[in-house]
Amino acid sequence: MPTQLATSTGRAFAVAPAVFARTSWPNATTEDQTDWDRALPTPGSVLHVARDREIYAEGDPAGALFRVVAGVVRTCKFLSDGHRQIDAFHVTGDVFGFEIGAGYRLSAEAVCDCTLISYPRRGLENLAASNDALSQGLLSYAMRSMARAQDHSLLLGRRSAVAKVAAFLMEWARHSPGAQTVALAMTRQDIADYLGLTIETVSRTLSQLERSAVIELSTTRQIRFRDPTALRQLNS
Amino acid sequence: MPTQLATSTGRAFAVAPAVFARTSWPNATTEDQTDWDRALPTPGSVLHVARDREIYAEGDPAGALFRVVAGVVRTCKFLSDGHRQIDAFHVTGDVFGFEIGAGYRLSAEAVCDCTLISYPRRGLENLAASNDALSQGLLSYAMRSMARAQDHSLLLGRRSAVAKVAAFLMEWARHSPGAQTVALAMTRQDIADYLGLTIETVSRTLSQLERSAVIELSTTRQIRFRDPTALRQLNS
DNA sequence: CGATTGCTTGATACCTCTCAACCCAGGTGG
DNA sequence: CCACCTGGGTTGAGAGGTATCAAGCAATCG
Repeated sequence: MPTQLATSTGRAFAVAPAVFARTSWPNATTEDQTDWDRALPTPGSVLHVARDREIYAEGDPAGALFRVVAGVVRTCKFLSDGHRQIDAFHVTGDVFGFEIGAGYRLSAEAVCDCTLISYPRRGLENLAASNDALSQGLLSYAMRSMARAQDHSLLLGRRSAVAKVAAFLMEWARHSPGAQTVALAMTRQDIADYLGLTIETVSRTLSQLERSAVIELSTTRQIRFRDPTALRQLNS
Repeated sequence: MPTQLATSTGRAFAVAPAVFARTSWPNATTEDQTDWDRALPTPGSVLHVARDREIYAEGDPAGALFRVVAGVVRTCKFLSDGHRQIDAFHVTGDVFGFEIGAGYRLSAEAVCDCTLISYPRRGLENLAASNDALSQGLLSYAMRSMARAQDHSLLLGRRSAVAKVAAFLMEWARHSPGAQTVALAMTRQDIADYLGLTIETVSRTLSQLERSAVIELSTTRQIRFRDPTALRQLNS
C-alpha cells in the first residue's frame, strides 16, 4: 500500500546548537574527505528542517547541494503505484543533492529534525573550474554515491528479509562505531522502503532477531547488538 | 542455486572488423558525449574478448578503463552464497571500469564476443589533471553511472516479475531505437541475475507476455514488440 | 482523557522459488 | 546420415516466504 507520507504540519522546531564538526564518512578514505572539506566554500547558508518536511522534490530545479550538520535525511523516489523507494539515508557530514542535470533526480526529506548547510550550485561550479581539490572532491563524491547505489542494488536483489534487515542494521551501526547500542532515527516504514519490504515484515523480522537473542530492542528505536557475529553471518 | 558460470574454454575467436563509430549513450546528453569523446586519448589498445570470458575480476588492481567498440559486457558481483548480481550491461560506446580506489569494485565479463579499447589509468590521470574536458567527462560518467545504479535499485525493490521484465525489455529496446524487434545478447540467466529473479521466472514471464500478445518471441533471443503501450503500463 | 501515530502480531493469500522433467537446436563423431 | 550429447530454454507441481488485511497495543499529544 502507498506509503502514508505524513508531510507533517509545518511546525517550526527549536534548533539544537549547530554542530559544525564533521564525523567520518562511512566509505570514504581520509584524503578524500580532507580535500572535499577544504574545497567546499564555507559561506553556505544554514537551514533547519523539521521532521518529515521536504527539502526538495524530484524534478525541482537543482539549485543547491546540501551538507548534513545534524540529523538524518532520506533521498527517495515515489512510484506511480504510490510506493516509495528510499535510496539512501544521509547522516552528519554527508553531502547530498549534487546534480549534473537541471533537476533533482530524487526527493529529499528530513527523517528527523535536521540542520543543513546549502551551497548554491552556481557558486560551486565557478569554484570547481579553478579549484582542483573541489572538482576532485565532486568526482569522488559521485563515485562514492555510485558505489553506494550499487551496494544497495546488491542488497535489494534476491535476499531474504532477515538478510536485508541484518545488512541494514550493520550498515547503520557503522554510523556510531564501537557502540553496543544504536539509535534508529527512522521509522519502520522508512526501513521497509529502504529495503524493499513491508513495514510488517520489518517488524516481524526484528522481533524474530530479538527472540533468537541476536539483538535486543530496549525501545523500538534503540537496538542493542547481543550477537554481532550471528548478525554478520545472516548477512551472507 | 549458484549461477553456473561457464567461464568457457579459452577459444580465440575470429574478429569482426572493429567498428570505431560510437552509437549514442542511452541517457547521455549530446554535449557530455562530445566532451568525453574528444577528451579520451585515442591511442588506447584494442582487445578482443570471447563470450563468457572474464575481462577483470572484483578486487583486481584497476589498471585501465574500457570502452566497448562492439559486443556487450556485463559488470557484476558474486555473493558468498553463489548468487550473481549483474549491475549493468554495457553496449557499444559505453565506458566501464573507471575506479577511484585501487581495485575494481565489480567483475566484468563478455556477454558475447566483444571488441574493447582499454585506456591505461595512469595516462588518464595525468591527462585529467590538465584537461578540463576529460575531467568533466569523468565526472559526468560517474554521475550517469550513479543515476543508473539508483534506477536499478528502484527496479529491484518491491516490483513484480512482470514489472521487472517489462522494464528490462524497454530499457534494452532503447539500445536499438525505433526498431520493432530487438535482439537479446544475453541468456535468460543473465536477465535473471540482472533483475533479481530466477531463470524460470524470467522464462515464465516472457511466455506469459507472449500469450497476452504483448511481445512475440520470433526466436528465444529475438523479441518483437506487439503492444508497446501495454509494456509501458506494466512497468508502473 | 480520547485521539493519533508508530509498532506488533495473527491469519490468509499470493507470488516466486525450488525441484524436476522435458524440449529444442547445434555440434560431434561413428 | 543418424545417434548422441550438450547447453539453453520451457513448463509443471509443490513448497515457502512475504504481502495483505485486520486487530490490538503502547506512547505521545492535545
